[in-house]
Amino acid sequence: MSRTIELAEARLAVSTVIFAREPGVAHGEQPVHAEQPADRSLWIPLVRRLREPGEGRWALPGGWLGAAESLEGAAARTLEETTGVTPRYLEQLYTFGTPDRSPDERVVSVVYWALVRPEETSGAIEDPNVRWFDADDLPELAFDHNEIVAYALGRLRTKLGYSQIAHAFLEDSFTLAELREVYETVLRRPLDPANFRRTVEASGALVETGEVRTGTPHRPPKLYRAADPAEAGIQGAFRIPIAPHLRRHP
Amino acid sequence: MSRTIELAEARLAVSTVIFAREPGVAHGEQPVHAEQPADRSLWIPLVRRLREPGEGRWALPGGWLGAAESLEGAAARTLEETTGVTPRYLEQLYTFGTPDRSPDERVVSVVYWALVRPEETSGAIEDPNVRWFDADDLPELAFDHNEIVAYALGRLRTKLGYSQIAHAFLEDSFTLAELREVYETVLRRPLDPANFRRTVEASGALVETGEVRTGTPHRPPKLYRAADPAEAGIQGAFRIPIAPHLRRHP
DNA sequence: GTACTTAGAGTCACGATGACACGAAGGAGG
DNA sequence: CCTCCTTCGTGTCATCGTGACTCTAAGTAC
Repeated sequence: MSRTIELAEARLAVSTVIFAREPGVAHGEQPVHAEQPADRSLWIPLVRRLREPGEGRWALPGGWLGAAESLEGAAARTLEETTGVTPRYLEQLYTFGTPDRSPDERVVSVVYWALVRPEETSGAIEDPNVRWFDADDLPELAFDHNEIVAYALGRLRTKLGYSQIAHAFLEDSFTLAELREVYETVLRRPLDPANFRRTVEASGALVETGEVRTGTPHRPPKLYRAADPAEAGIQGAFRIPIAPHLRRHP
Repeated sequence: MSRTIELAEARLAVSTVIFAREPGVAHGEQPVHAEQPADRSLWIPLVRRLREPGEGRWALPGGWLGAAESLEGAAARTLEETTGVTPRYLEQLYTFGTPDRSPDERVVSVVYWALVRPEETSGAIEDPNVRWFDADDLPELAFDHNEIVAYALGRLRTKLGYSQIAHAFLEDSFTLAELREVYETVLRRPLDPANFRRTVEASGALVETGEVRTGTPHRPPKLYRAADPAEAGIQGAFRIPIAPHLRRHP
């Protein structure tokens, strides 16, 4: 029962997969409405590795765990240091610890995933070694980071369907069309505006601000904000199926 | 951007929350059918700590990560060494790394959760320092292990609703009543046998073995086995709501 | 045989949701 | 000012999933 096991001398790293919607074409304070919403895709920032192993390759932002900080604190810190963005949503994703995932020494990586608003990305660090990529069209990354991003993408798409994290992509107040566009971008399928409205309104997850967005060339849409989670309560759950047509009969 | 951070000298531990259904009253090779199915509850094995910190307290089975093994391998090994059971299902749960969760040194714990069949628990280690507890009625455990078990319980209940993990509690072939009893035990609510049958059969997640279970005092039920996941495909998904009455209107 | 229990099929009502129609409310251009 | 265009927002209809319930089938116990 008690063989002698040589203990692992592992270093603890923390990395984060950061998601944002691709910012609109022209960048202004007011959203540009001429754009094609469904064409915007998911973006993630990557940093170029300046040292071996994997020098020159793109990798997830991250760093080593500090002595006095929590795992989540380390994720928030390294994320801010390398990319300059502050996440509105940060959650642990998975811990990767296969013995051979880094060539020289053993590294166990606790990976987080984060959602940021596209506006924040404009204030991000301008650096040739930091670049935003389309999450569905990545180059070959360092280590096992391609697998990690794929896993994070699946989690994002799944969780969007049964939680309120879509708000983390948006400003405090937003229109239903903007919220729907977030779902369309992440789920990569169009949603019926009328049915989307009905589902979301029935959930009680949103409250009207009483204001409308002006300056549009058409009928001014009402603005909403996320309801207080306590206020939304049990009712705050609604489901936007990821791919309903896959459930059809064969 | 680059403050100097003192790196953490953390030890990497792996622990596992093991779930099984409480075995039937009389222990025989053939299941005893006189029992009250809904009365059976979820059991988890805990080990008594023989050293400080937390000496004397009950804790999750676990140990240190070995140099050559994967995280999942370490979970399976330490689980087998301490409790003697071999899991049919093993999945990473969460990584806990708050700086103060262990008093003396910093410990980061990668926690897994496992499902085992009750039959396997009878071949488990007989040891006064290993005891099975009702998952909903635990004593005060060492470290933050109470929180960890609570988190694992939530994950089990959620995941049971949209996946096929219930099979991991059962033999290779089983009746629909046995499968339903697993759901009833985990979700802690009775399910309508007719509706349960309809939902599960429509999902294509099960196939009939062509045999029936004999020796019951009543009509012999058909035996089923889990469909090949590839065979079940997309159709293999069905939902058993955790608590449908919570979704009712206020 | 009769009584009893569980297995398994069938029926009904209601709510959720996809598809779609249509009026409402603004700006653009004449 | 008037017409046309676009999106916003409301409403309707059909279908499907699901909870509640009924009824027959098939065995054992007495």
